[in-house]
Amino acid sequence: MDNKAIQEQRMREYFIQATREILKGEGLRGISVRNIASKAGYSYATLYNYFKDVKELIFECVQDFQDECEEMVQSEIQNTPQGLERIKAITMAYMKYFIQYQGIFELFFLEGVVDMSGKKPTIELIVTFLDRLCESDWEYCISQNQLTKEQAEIHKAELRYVAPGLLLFYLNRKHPESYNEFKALSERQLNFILKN
Amino acid sequence: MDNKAIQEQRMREYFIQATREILKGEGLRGISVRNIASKAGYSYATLYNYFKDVKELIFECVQDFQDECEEMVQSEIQNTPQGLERIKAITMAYMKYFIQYQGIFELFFLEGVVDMSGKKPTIELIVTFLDRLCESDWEYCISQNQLTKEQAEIHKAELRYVAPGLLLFYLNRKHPESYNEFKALSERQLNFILKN
DNA sequence: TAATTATATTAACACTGTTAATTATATTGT
DNA sequence: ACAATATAATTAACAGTGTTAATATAATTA
Repeated sequence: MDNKAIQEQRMREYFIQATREILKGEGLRGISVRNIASKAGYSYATLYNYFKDVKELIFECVQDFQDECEEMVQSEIQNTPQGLERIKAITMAYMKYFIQYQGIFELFFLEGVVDMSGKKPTIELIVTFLDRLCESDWEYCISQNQLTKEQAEIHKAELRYVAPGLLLFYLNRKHPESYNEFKALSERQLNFILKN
Repeated sequence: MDNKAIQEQRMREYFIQATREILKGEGLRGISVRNIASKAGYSYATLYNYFKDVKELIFECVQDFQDECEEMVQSEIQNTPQGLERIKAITMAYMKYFIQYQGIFELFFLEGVVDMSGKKPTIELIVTFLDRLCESDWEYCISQNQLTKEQAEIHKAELRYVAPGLLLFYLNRKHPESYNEFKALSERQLNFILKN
């Protein structure tokens, strides 16, 4: 009954933890059912007693990685003044996290989902992540009459799509070639978006 | 000698043609070495006499798909006046093409490349594609003093990253849910970018 | 026509995710 | 405490994947 639920959650956690480690290390390409199970200390078939398939398992990691990313963002924007400047800093730190852990970028944005059943909340988590990170600052801008609600909505969306776009080209197509170029390019584009 | 080169190119074309058909139909998920070879009328191992691996083969299709996409774009912007408005129309048609052929979007932007050796020109083709589609219109805007060269560069980049970003969320994360919403959202964002 | 070269094919390897059958463990009733 | 039952973990198997080596077939040359 309750014991069973506790034990089941513990087992799930073993597999999730193993998956997290692989994703942070070798990335999505390093993931395999046998790989995960071995790291968790169980046979590969045991995994299917706790997850319906391997995709359900890896999407379980999203929340944890978002927490970790948010931590990194917070530590990087310590002394940045509220408002547009901080939105820029948050977005830069957000992208920096995914560059550090390319596998997590792949999980968040590239990994395909065939049947969305049950994964909708996780997808929503991913889609709204940057919005949530910047939420208080957008509200600040609106309260200071720097932006109308409608303008803020457009700016918000612009960041939401530009950031993964930039990451997609840099991580997946090596364009631009160096991190410094990427950083300069990103700052240029963010300045453009937030200047209006 | 020369005959040999002709025959070799013919063989390559058989495999490329088969790959194109699969990509347009079932998409990237339908691709497999045995699948391609069967469609081409050869055994799977024969493929390796003409391509070093399957990734080299599928990247050979990029140029053809770009030609096809450009054709579709041209036919959709017939009566659109030169300049910013046409840039918007081109970008919308560009996105429409990838929505029609999701597998080609995956090939262009999502498909991973481990060793870039030899694929650099293809990657460059992909990265600069939208820029090239809009090139004459950007030049028109500059010649009309609507934009400086530097401003045009920023706008160009903005489109370059926003379009795949929008497609990534829509095709890979079903966000927004309907095509009409996607279209409205895209137009909103494109208007924002090109209004400044 | 015979020997040689080039090309295509099959067999095999090491993987992948997933399911069914089997074994081991834990829980229950007596 | 022991036997019967339910639960959970394991191995075996299946149908795939990309790729390479060995083999068979076709074409070319002497």
